[in-house]
Amino acid sequence: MQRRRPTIIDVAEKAGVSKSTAGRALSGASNVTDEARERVLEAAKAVGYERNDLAVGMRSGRTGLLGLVIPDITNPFWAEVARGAQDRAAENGASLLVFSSDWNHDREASHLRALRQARVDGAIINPVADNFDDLDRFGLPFVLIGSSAERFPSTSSVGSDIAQAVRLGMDHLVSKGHHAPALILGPKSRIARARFLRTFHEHCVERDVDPAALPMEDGEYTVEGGRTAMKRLLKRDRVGHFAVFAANDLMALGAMVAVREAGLRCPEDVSILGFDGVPAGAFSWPGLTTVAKPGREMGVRSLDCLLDEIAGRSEHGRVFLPCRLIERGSLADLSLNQPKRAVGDGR
Amino acid sequence: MQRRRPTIIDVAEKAGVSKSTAGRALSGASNVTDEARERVLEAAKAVGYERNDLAVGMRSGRTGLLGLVIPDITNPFWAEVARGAQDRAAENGASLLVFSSDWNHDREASHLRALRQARVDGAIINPVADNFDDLDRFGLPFVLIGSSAERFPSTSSVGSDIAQAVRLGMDHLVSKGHHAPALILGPKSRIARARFLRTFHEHCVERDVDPAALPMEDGEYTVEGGRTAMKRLLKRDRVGHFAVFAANDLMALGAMVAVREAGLRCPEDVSILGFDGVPAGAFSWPGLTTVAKPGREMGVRSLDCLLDEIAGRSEHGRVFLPCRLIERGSLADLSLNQPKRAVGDGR
DNA sequence: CGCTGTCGTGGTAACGTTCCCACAACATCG
DNA sequence: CGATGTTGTGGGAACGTTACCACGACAGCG
Repeated sequence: MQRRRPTIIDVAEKAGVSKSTAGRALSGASNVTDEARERVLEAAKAVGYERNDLAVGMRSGRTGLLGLVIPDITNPFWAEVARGAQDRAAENGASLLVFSSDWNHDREASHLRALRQARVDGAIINPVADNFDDLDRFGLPFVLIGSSAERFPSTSSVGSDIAQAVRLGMDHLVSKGHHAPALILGPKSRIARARFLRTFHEHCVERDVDPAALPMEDGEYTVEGGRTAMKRLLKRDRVGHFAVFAANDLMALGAMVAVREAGLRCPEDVSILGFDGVPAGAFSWPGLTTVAKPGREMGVRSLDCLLDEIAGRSEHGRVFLPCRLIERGSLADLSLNQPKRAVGDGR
Repeated sequence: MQRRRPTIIDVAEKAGVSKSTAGRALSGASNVTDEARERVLEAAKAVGYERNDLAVGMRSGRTGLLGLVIPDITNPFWAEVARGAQDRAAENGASLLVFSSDWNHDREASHLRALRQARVDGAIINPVADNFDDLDRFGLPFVLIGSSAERFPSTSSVGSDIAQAVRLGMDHLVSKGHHAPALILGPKSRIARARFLRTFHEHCVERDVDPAALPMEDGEYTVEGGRTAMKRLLKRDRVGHFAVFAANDLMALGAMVAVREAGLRCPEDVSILGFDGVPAGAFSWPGLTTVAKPGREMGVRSLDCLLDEIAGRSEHGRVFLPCRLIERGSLADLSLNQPKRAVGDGR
């Protein structure tokens, strides 16, 4: 059973050279005769040699191991990120250690410790903390990912371009005749919220709309949070067709439920625009029109950044990737039947 | 910058003992004076010592690294599995290397090689191949996960109990008055299909229903596959209310789309039962009633099995975990208004 | 021809840990 | 009191790889 696994010395013996030569041949160094190289490669194949990354790591300080610490691999967005990072890692001969922090400080700290002990070359992290303490202590190359990166301007990071995304969503709303949408936002504590609001305000001002006059509700970034926020919005006085821009797809889907529960229809009575691009949005009825974050691309880019960081060329700085609009059917097109302001119930 | 990280020798010097004693104290061995142990622990804390898992791995052959090879981390079911495995690994001081194979032989082979080179202690694998060749060559402890485990009866494995799941679904259908449901199945090549059909037949025979008389369609395990299968089903002659049991949630959601496209309503005209328990099923309209596989639990259990396998106590054998029914609203209750058809538009 | 430079090769040290053995100090027992 | 066992400690080897140095062979050059 479980025989001792062949080492470079076994290969060298079989090929009739020293282990130095065998090592050079296997690592593709130049100063080896073609003939010797061939003999070594042949011998390696014959004995089934596979390099021991542990030993390489000991000697060279490079393990080919990278860490990824995200809130929850079960969240579709983060799964996309993980997938992108993992694919890119594989292309570069690296392997990814994946951890879920559940937005929990202690878990995060323990994961970071595990990464250090495993001697990873670096890590991609969506940090839980608002402050820099834990990350400062990390002591290895790392790249931040996600909106929280905004809090650490001096660190290399990859995020989605929230400003561009909000602008994209607003332009789409306007093009469909929704000039004064209501907003469903996340908790005040989240950093992305501020950027979202800032761009929203800019956009309103450019179009001579008073943002303060528009209805706005907060909620948790969940279906239930969106549902209760929408319920509150529907209780307010309103006239005619109603458009809502939700800061998160799950909230948008929750809002859709609330609309249905109120005996209204989407998109005939209420238009809903989401933000994230979760797969579930494709299966709701109507399909959720949304601004999709490039999750996979973010994973890919963050891994590229990390490799640069490890290699010492950290010119990257902060990367913000553009989002794109996915049109499905949760927005009524008021521009067709009404050149004027949005009035009437859309039929 | 990036100072040399403190080793056990640094700790030993600081504590004024030999590295042997330091090592014993840190690993919790018994033959150390309390006083010496305390001095060592103090010194370790002072210099910020963190054990080098690489060196431990070199010396002891145990790395504390485990592999997980699944088709796609982006698939919600597999994400749940990964999460369960990852959490359990963390509880046991191990870290998880996660790989997606995309049902691709070459990718799988390359991932398994990466795992061997990283000297993982073992792996949890959902194998792509029908044959044992690649796994045979793996040469490390492993546990199979998912329905494909059925093909390798001699290997330790964790799967869902498909027979129990089908029975659960059928009982529920019958309780709602659907005595002769149509079936949407996956591709003939997939092993789970056979088990599904076998149990379905048994159930029919027990209830004096001729399974051969029931409509049945195949498709890919995707939304599109379910949609086209449903279209074909709807083209057939049928009378009254129509119930469908889909072998996969994505197909069920696709079927729902097809029903809507045909101008029919779910559940008023067509009842749909899914199988998997993907989150998206909660957001569709109507919500998808489904038989949910215990993804996270499967991840947890497979990791337990793997640890047993590594420790040499492989009494586990094959584990099949029960599924549970999630009732949402895609099934009409015909048992109430017995003789008539399902009516009412749900308002 | 002798000096210098290049090339291929082999030997050895080092990475950080744990395991094994040897040793000293002391207690126990005949 | 000497033989034996127990306990804590320290020294060294080993895990498998790569980096460094040294050596011999040979070509190029004055």
